[in-house]
Amino acid sequence: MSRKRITIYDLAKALNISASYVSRALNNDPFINEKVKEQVKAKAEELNYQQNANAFNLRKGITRTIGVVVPKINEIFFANAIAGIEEACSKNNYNLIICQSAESLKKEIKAVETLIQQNVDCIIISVTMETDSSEHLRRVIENKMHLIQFDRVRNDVDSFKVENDNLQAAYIAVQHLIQQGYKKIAHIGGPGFLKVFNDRKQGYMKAMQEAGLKIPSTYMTEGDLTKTTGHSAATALLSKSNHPDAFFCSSDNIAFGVLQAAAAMKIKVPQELGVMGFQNEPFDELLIPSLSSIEQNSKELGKHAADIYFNILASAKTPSVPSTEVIQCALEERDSTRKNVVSATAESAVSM
Amino acid sequence: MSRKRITIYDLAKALNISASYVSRALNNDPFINEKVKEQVKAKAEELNYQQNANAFNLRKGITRTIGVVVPKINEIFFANAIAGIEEACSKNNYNLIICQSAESLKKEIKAVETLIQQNVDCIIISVTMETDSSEHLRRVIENKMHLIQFDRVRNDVDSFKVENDNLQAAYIAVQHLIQQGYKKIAHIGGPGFLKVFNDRKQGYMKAMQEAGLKIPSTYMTEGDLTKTTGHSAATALLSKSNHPDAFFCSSDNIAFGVLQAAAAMKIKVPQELGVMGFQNEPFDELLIPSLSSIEQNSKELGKHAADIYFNILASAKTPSVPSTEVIQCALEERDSTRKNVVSATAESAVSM
DNA sequence: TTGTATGCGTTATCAA
DNA sequence: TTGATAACGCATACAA
Repeated sequence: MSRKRITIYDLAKALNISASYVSRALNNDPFINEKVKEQVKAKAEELNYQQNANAFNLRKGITRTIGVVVPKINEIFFANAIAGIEEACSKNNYNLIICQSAESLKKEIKAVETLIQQNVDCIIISVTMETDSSEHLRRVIENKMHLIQFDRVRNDVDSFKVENDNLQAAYIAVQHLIQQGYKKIAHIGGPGFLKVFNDRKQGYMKAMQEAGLKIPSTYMTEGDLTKTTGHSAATALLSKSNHPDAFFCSSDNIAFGVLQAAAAMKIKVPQELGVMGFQNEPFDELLIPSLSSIEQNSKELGKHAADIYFNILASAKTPSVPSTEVIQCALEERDSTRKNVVSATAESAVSM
Repeated sequence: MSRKRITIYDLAKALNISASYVSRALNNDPFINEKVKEQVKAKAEELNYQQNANAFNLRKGITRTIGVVVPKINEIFFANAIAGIEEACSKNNYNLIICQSAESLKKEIKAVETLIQQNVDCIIISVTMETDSSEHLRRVIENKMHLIQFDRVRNDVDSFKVENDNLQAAYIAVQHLIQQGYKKIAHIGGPGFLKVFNDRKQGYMKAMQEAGLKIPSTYMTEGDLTKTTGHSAATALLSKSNHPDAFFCSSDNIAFGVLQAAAAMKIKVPQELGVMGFQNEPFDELLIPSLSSIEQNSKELGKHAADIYFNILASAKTPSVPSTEVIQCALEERDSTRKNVVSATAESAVSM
């Protein structure tokens, strides 16, 4: 059962033509006899010929490898994004090197250096929260490699970018709350120095403004994305006289905290309080009331990022100008914002 | 800034020795001048020499690539396992090809075929729920490739295997419930035709038996791993006269369903009912009461699986005999099983 | 249209 | 100890 892979020489011998001609036939060289081409392809199929990637790459001086740098691979948002990248890569016969920065700028720089040394053809990256410099990203471009940023991007680097339309997503989310009849909507956001969270805030404000709704200064808070943040922010706001009748949160964990605070204060969701999260975590639909949220389509996001590279590759002639592409989010309407439809399940809200 | 990578020829020229000698020096050939070796290594460092993987692999006739086949990459258990595999690979300078079978045997077979064709050095796989044949796995071995199964394994294939000790984990879980003072413990399990779930059932039975506790026939049910399964099973059992005072569930989703059923029936957890899950999902600690569960250490599991291959590689001489390695699970004790310690948070149980 | 020869960067074989 | 050279499988410049 010893395994000897078929090469173009084997094909050549079997067909009584030269190896180089086989190579050309396989690569659809235009100056080639159509009939021979078909014969070659048929034979290749028959003998189960598989191109030797190492020889090909060595010859071409490329690696057919994409490097990915993300904060954490086992966070659902990034896991999905990687699933998308992976899909595009395997379709194009590309390899993947995955690096985790663990939210550390130092590790991120090291990962990028490694990938440069490994001579990957392209680097797809989502920077850490503490990335406040772009030196290492610029080095990628200086090395004639393709750089594609996604989700958390730095704008002081002239690269392709793929982002969610966070502003629009927030806008739609808040609009939904307004349509449901909520009027005093508060926002609990993420760290403001990150663009994604700032955009969500902007979307929130835009929707409120357009609807002619006031935003008391206390209605906009900021914090990390934890349940604790949501719990304490909601508890504080809900105990005031002019308390909100809905919360738009920048993460599902925050929203979860809000739900708990509401339950503790015997405030009924969604009847007396609407709660909207962000991220569409798997646990959203497990909660009662189930949590309305924003699906970020992160798999699409990853797939799209990788496809940008493959498109560049396909149209190698036209020197592509870095653009920013946008992946739309989608509203996942669930019970926590259904003010109008008081469902049976929602009645048993204060359970679990 | 054009990038020309340093080769061993550059090193040779810089040091006035031959390229082949450089190669040997870099590879720690024993018949080599120690001083020269050091010089070469120093120069390599200085010039930032990086071995060309394609040339190396082409010459060696290997790919330095491991193929991974899992049902779903964006399921936390597998995402973690892949994170572990990835870690081991990048440490050993190996590439990774990730394939998803999407729980379809047909896709799994196709993925394996692809990986065989790609000539990967090793395949690490966790089979789908519907994999009832091992032909394709045997083909891997026939092709002189290394096969390593993890988590869901098929025993009719003579390969290395890495598994959780599901029996022991279940045993510990149930023992914990017993220690807490629960006596009438029921088990809601997963599909019995899968070994992992059968093992958990065995562990449950062993613990009960050792403690001299009876298991009424109604106390053992089976189903898929969803919340619905848990909800309906618990509702049915809890409304009977001889109802259980604890549930050991084969998944956290099942346990979640049990918690909800209990809340709906105004049964207090953990005071009147203990609930133990399995999988240690991220949402466990978000619940109130937080859900006790079993951590499967899936990242370790993946890392270990990959390391098996690298160990084989290191000790190439001794033809390694396939073994089965075991990764222990860990009990994550939380509020849902703290019968003795009625904490303040647990008091507000029926919230969320 | 087709074939021959060369080189991509390594390692391994042979010779010195 | 060292060096020259072939070979891994492929794509391509050059010849025919």
